[in-house]
Amino acid sequence: MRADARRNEDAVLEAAKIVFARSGVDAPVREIALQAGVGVGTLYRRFPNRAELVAAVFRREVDACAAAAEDFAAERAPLEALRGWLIRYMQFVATKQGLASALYSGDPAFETLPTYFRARFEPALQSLMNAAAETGEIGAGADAYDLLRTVGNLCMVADADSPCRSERMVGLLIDGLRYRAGTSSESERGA
Amino acid sequence: MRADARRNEDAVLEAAKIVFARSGVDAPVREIALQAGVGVGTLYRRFPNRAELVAAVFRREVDACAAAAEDFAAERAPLEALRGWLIRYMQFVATKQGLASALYSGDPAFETLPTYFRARFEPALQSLMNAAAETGEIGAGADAYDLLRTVGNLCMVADADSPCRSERMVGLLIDGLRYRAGTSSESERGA
Amino acid sequence: MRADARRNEDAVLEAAKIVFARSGVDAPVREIALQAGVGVGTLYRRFPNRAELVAAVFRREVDACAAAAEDFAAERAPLEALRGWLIRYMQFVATKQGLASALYSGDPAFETLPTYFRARFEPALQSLMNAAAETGEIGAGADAYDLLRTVGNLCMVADADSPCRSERMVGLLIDGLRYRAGTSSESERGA
Amino acid sequence: MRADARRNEDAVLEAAKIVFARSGVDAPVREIALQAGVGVGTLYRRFPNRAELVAAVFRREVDACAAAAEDFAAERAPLEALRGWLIRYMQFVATKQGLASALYSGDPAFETLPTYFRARFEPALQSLMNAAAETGEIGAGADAYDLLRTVGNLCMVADADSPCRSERMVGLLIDGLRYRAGTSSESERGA
DNA sequence: AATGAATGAGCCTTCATTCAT
DNA sequence: CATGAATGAAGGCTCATTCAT
Repeated sequence: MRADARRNEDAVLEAAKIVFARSGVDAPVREIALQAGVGVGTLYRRFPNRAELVAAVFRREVDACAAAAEDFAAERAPLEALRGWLIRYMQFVATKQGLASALYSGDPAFETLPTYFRARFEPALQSLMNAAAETGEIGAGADAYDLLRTVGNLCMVADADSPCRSERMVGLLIDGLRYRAGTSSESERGA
Repeated sequence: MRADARRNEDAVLEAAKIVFARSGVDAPVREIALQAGVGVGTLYRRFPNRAELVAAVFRREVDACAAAAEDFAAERAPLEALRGWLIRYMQFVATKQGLASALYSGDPAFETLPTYFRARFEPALQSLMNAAAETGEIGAGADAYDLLRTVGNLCMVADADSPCRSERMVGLLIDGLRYRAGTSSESERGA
Repeated sequence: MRADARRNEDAVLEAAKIVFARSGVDAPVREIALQAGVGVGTLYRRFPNRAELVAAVFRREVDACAAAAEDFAAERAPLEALRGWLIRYMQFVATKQGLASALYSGDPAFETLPTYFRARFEPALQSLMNAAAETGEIGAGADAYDLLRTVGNLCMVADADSPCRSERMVGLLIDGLRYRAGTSSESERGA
Repeated sequence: MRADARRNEDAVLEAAKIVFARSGVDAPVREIALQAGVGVGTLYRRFPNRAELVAAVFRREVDACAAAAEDFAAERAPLEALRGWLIRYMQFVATKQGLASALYSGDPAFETLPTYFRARFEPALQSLMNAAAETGEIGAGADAYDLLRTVGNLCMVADADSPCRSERMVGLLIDGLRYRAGTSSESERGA
């Protein structure tokens, strides 16, 4: 791929990220092309349909977020690294408003996204959790993917298809309340 | 209001609920009218713009969900009533995908919705929590509205404006993990 | 016709006149019904289509304007009566903006209107002109209908079909200019 | 601007002129696009709203009509050139039926039109009048703009705001009649 | 290869007209 | 008879997508 072509593709992805966040994933293609400083034809050349563009933006942001896990691990103590990254992850999820419905629309461009998501995020989070478990700060039993889904699904989509997950999420929250009934927590109250 | 008019209004609201859930709040008006078995004109007569319709559907579902709290309280033990209703509430929130952005779009039709939401849900949940706190099953300190927001915001909107809330939410989840480190929970594991 | 029916018909005609003046002859039927304080059904009962209503309003206003000629004749000197009524007539024509195109649309409801127009206005104006000609204030040769058309057509419609009439109208104006070249007019200058 | 774009713009303006004359300025956009042989999108691209299109057509016809003044001046004797152009001008005005109300609708697209109108027509007519005044065929005192308004306003709009103008217009007509009372005109009679 | 002009399908909305109440 | 609720055709407008330049 030629240098200018690569530059254009980058510009389009960056523009799409901004526009999707500003106007949603249904934003006019023109707006994205304008933001990227290219013609719509150029955009279509690289991303023949909206789903491909959406998927590409998604992957790019997944990469960025997953990469941040190592930074946190290097710069903070285990529990704080975990907490920090989860917040970073929530920010990632937060920008995905409206993507959830697209994701489950059955478009083939989105088919590989869940796998991609898991392949990147699960090891990143698991590694943070392992570090925290080794110091005894957290229990060892929890599953990284389950936590990703717990936080992520809460934000992205209500899993109408798996009510038992909802129950488990609520179970956790209620456990928090119950345990606080018998403990004087040193963590911040609220929620 | 004439009998047939009332019937049509009901049909439209029911249809809108279904269509919004199926195709999002941006679904074509025609689709809603078709689902309701009325002409588009009828729909426009009652709901001059989409926002009014969306708001009406929202209120209707809030009413239904809030009303369910009493049923749970009557039929279950306090903690189970609380758990049950929170799940019911999550289902309500679950269908609100895509509404969040609309809600904060500044449309005047949505202005009163947050107040309406709180006025209905807060007493309903508080009453369930009080009952559970009286039996000692949960701590007494937690705030009903905060819990509503915790669960609801997680699903409905990424609170860009209050990152501290996100942190508190994560704090709760991590507390859950931390406490489980020192306890042998009788509740279901996971999450 | 029952008294209330007559009252309704009057109300509709008066309302239509107001609304046509305010919003043009294409104004929504609803607006007229609202202004008249009746339901649209009532309006349709009396005037099955818009053209009939327009024609009825037209006739009513023709009647009112023609009747004014006698008042002017009774209250003013001949030339001033003529001048006064022509101005009144222009006001009548002035509210007919947009009617012209309707009038020549070929709708059967409008077919009799030109005849009606002439039958009412020509004698009225002729009588005023005769009175002024008898005092020698104006020449005797001019034709009342021609003058009606001159003023009226100028306002209402450009007679694409009779360019010679346009030429004659221009002829008059130019005559006015030419004659003023050789006369010192005591009338107001300008135009 | 690309060659095809310019060609399309021309086609649209020409089509709009025809359709406006045939069906009024409220004619369906589709009809204009069809007449022009372009898609509606093309039309909207150049003229984002109807007013802009109407204004553009208006300017185009003003230009054409003003340009005709020079032709008349070159090919005819002064008085005949004046007469000829006034008739041409009336034809211009004649096609403006229904534009008057639009013109005074307050739409910003029309704001500059009166100025444009005057800047083009006043010098054109003044020059014709000067030539005719120099040969003594017409008086020198009359104002070109006033004459434009007299002829134009008669056709285009009922000057509800300036009844004195109406009176002056009627004054001219009556003057014409009065003067004919004492003169044996060599011009065609009538009107 | 890049551009953006052209296209037209499709959605929103209004409103004339009908007809149940 | 009066009313105004319901209908749906029709027109405005946007924007995804194609393709000439």
